[in-house]
Amino acid sequence: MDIRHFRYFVTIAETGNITKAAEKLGMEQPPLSQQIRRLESSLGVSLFRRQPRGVSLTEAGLTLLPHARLILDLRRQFIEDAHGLAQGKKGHLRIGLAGAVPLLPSIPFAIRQFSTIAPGVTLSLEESNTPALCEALLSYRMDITILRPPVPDQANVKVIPLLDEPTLIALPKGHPFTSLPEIHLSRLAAEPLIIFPRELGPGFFDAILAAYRDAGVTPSLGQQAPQIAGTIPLVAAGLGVSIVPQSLHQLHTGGVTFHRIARPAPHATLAIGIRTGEQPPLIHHFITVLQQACKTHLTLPD
Amino acid sequence: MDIRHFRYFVTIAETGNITKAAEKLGMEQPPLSQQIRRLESSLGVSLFRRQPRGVSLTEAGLTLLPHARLILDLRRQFIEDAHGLAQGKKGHLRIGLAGAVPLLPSIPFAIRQFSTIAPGVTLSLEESNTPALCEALLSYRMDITILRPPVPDQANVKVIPLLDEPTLIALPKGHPFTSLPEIHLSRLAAEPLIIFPRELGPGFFDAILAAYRDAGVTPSLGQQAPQIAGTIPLVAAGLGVSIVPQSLHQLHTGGVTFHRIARPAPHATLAIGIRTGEQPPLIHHFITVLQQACKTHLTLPD
DNA sequence: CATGACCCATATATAAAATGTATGGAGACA
DNA sequence: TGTCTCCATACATTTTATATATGGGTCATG
Repeated sequence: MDIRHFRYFVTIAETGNITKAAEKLGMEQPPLSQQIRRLESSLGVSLFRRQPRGVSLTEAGLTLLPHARLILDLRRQFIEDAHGLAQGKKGHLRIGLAGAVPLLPSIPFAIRQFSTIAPGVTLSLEESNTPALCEALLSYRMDITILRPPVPDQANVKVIPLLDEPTLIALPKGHPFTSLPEIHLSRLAAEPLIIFPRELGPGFFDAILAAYRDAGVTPSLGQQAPQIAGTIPLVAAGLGVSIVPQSLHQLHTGGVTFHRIARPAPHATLAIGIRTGEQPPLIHHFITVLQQACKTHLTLPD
Repeated sequence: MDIRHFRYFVTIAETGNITKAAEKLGMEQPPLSQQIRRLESSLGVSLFRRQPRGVSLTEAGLTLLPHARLILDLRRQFIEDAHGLAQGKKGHLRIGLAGAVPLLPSIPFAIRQFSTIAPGVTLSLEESNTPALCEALLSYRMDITILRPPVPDQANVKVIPLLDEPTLIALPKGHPFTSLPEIHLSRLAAEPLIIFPRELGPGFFDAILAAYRDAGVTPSLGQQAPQIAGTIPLVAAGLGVSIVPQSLHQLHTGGVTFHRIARPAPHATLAIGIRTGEQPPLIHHFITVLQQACKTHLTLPD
């Protein structure tokens, strides 16, 4: 009772003639007769009446025929689905985004574009911190991530640089520097720096501290924010200043002003993270769209 | 891409372990590995990730798994349906009934009983005349018939006697004999006999004429009725008398009275007609129910 | 009524494919 | 580091499907 038997059954039913069916199937008549006979005996029911001028369906055959057609159709669809999956036209992609990444316009743009190009692909998005993203990636709870390098497990996560985003200083409204469009970090030495826990994004964290160091000062660390975007309300509350990716200026939170940073300024580096040694077409496809979007749809400075 | 491959795929997915899946499938591990590998390459997509402690589904595998399960379920159902058909528990039966047969209580009783016993079987009923029934039977438009023997094509239609139904005389209301419970045919010699065309039921037709002959008279043939039950309105209209199967007394047509016939009296013989050399369980089953019903559920004389 | 055409069934031979056996290799765990 | 687990590979074997050759039965045709 194989797929083959279903095909034989349906073809014979359609031609009403074993000899012609065999020809249509690209085989000889005797094996086809034999297979159908075997099928009938295994089912315990006659599907065809052997008549002098051919064969005709029995009542049982007539009843079972649509069922057999259905199974053949489903099999065909299964194979087509598999090919679609193989080519990255169908499937599901679990995307992990590092903190504040959704605020960078290129990212939602790329995602919208991808779902237009590959309508058969469903996407799920999740925002988390870089180390958690890596872990989710390695335990196959995610398929692709946009994270802030470096990553803890260099060996198992392949990191593909995506873009370097400038950063801005966030000052509470009414701060003496509010009128300055560009500020040197050295002038912020006295201000408590609101920053996220280093574990949530060691790369960006270290980049900020390194810029301070290059500017010749050491920041005084103020209150810890629960995440990158979480620094803004704390700044607004007057608890200090913070350094954030440029895209956060979109958050029109009252009580905060954003200012360019004079060199040396940190960058918020974003990269694509995938499992090493694995790059299905679906993922490859998504990466291409992402890179293209970041190239053409550049974030303009304020 | 066989049914087998679907089963392999699903079993491995369920155990997460090729070795254990092979055991479950009653085969060795290497061929199973090989078959899955072959399946994957024919689909052009990886279904499993090979890991040190077993295998796990890829995204594509996860997507395709329910589809594979569905196909396996449908195949199982197909086989079960076939077995049901083989045992006469499922299917469809096209039943042909000779004229006025539905009026014989045993017949609807048997049909109701059968549909209770075999709920998986759908029935279709059609009323026609005996020669037409035989033709429909032989051209596979009917599966079983209840007809009035003899049949034209003795060779290809197997006739199984079912019952002999007594006949009644139908008189128009107000006829001089209305008060007699039993009438001898010789007394009807003068009355025009309303009868159906001989082609529609030669057996019953000849039985009626033979009874007249045995009674020593020759009937004068009156108007022809379009069918057996169709004689009644004509009798009611006063155009003559007629001889009908006993069951027709159920037709409480005003204007007609029914009377027993003194010997010699014709009988309305009914028989089951099926194709010779063919007796699927479904048909056999129905015949059994029919015979049982006719035996126990005898039509009582008026 | 005989002959040829058509179609399905059977028998045997051949080719293909799946399975079994034996073995190797890679990673996990102690 | 050694052992265990589990999958992959190589080769032998068996099963299975298919091809070839042939026979029987029915229908149409001369």
